[in-house]
Amino acid sequence: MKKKETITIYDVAREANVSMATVSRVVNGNPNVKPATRKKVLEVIRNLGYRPNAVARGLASKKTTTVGVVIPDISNAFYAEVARGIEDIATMYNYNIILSNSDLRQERELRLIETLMEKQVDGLLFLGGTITPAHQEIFAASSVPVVLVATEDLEKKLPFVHIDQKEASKEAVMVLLAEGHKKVGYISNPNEDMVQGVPRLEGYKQALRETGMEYDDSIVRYGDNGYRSGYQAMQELLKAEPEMTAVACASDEMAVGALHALQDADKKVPEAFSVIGFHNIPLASQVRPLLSTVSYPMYDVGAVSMRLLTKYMLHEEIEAEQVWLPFSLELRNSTNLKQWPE
Amino acid sequence: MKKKETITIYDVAREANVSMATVSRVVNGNPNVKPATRKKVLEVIRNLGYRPNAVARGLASKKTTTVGVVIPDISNAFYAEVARGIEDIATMYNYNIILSNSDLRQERELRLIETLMEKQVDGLLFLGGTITPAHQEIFAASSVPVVLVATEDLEKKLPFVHIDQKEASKEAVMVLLAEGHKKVGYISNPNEDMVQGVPRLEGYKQALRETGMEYDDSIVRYGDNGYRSGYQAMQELLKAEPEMTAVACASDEMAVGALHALQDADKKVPEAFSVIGFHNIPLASQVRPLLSTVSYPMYDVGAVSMRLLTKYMLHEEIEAEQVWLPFSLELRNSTNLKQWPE
DNA sequence: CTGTTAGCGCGTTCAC
DNA sequence: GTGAACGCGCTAACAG
Repeated sequence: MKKKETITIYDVAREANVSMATVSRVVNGNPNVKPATRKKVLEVIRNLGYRPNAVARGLASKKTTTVGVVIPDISNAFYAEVARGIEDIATMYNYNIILSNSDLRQERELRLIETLMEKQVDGLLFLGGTITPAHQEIFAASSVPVVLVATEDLEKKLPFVHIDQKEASKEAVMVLLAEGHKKVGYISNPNEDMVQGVPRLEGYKQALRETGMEYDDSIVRYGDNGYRSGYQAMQELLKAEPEMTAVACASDEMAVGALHALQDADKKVPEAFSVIGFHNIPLASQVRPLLSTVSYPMYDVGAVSMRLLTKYMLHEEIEAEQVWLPFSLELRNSTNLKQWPE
Repeated sequence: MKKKETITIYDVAREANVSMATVSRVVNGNPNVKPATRKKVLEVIRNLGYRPNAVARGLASKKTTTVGVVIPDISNAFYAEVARGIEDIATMYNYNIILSNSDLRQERELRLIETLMEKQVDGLLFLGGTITPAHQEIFAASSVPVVLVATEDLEKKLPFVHIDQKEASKEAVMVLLAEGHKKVGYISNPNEDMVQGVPRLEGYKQALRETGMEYDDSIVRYGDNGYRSGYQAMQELLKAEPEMTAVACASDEMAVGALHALQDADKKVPEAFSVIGFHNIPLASQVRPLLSTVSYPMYDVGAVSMRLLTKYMLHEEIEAEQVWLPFSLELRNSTNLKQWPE
């Protein structure tokens, strides 16, 4: 690779017979420049192939137009879609994104946040994990705005964008109950997951309660959100309760795994067994039968989070520091009910 | 958010009764510091909660430990997995990643590259698109190393990491041919796609040729790599050639779309019809029947690219500027052949 | 409308 | 081992 000598704002100034300040002005679109000199400067810039150094600019202005994004796993369909929403809005507001995977490991999360702060990001988007006191502390010590994406802190102190998971989960289970199933199993997220797992399981319990049914933990299993775990959980559930005729799952991958376990056990879906998932990732509409699921506005959660962050960074007025986005039910072919009964 | 007054290297120096130079040395692990003063400095750093400013450091050292990644679409399963490989290795070498989506639009690609250069990334990873003369030019003018990921420039001038797609495609089609199918359709990538589409289609043609069969473009369709387009293409193919009994697809999504079109047309897969895909994304093993496909080492392509880039950035010795990674055939249940016949 | 002048926070010689 | 001083490239008052 060649070793281009870097040409600076000073070179442009000299060549154009103006001061650095003037060059800086035209580069930054400051209107206080006579059209003639602006034209001249622009020309020199083109000729010299001048390209402003964002690092120097960042040091001088204390703004990097870069935001940090801590994400559990970019290769996960759910997070990838959220990330897309983030990036699109970031681009719209002229920000770039530093993306890093945490795998939900707290120690990594904290280190990443630290690194991003050192890089002087103008703001931070934190996706996924549980917010511990350690997180609180580092966020509080931070001089830049932070928005939680698809998660919340339990005390609801920090800004966040999310859906009401308990309610969403409850409605999904309600669909199954409305179909008249008497034994409805549940395949949960990992049980140490306070943010996703607990509220969704709670929604399941509440649906049962409201329908006058008993919660029975012998027909609940905990998966790791992946396909395989859904498959296995379903096999166990079938063994544990042969009378079962429906299952709600806390992720679409697990739901599809369950679907296949049922097919392998010669249970027809949805004729003999109903299945409902959570998230509505593309997979849900790429299997047969098409999976009924809770439609989680993944892209929007990302987009709205990023937009909220820009408001903080640009000191715009904030109407709501914490936003609950609506979700909906996508009733397809793994359930019988096709419309929500009001 | 609070307005923490930034504490700098100077503050640490004053507080520890040493010079800035010394603080800089301990922060950067320079051995030329007496253990006692090192200890002292470290202590002050902790007390003050000093956090080095990477922007200032970048300006002074002309290194940002950040690399730019231009990617077509992070919400696409294939690219997301490649990105994960990139990020993991980047982390390992202490680099951060600025990620931006190009949607394969050339104008956006060029602008992104420009922006990343301005941000003084230490290196650039370019995924996906076709390398035009405009790309060549901007890369050539760049002062930082560039590695092409999962693509190549036609003149093979730039470093890249990829697989031999023509060969991979040929082998996939060979599987179908070896099963004895006489009419093997093909669902291609968009036909303007020089990097993916053309070589894979070429592989299809070559397989036919080597088997003494005629290429017939009436049984070839062009999709957009998505599920829907695969579904539609398959329907058209069935209409165009009712005798068809097998189809090769240039992406797994399209293959699964085809699979479902076949099921909807009452064609049993693999008994009456064989289907093979390309990439081996998770979806391929989350549908029934399990999809046979070309296993593309997505994660590895990302990881190896990033590793290669670090070699350039760190001025390590480069054994190969262009690396072809091996691929393999993942023969599952959408084809009958379970082993490659040698 | 334009130029001068300070820094921004840190790495890096070069002396001591 | 340690410190003083310069400079990285640019923005931001402030003057004029």
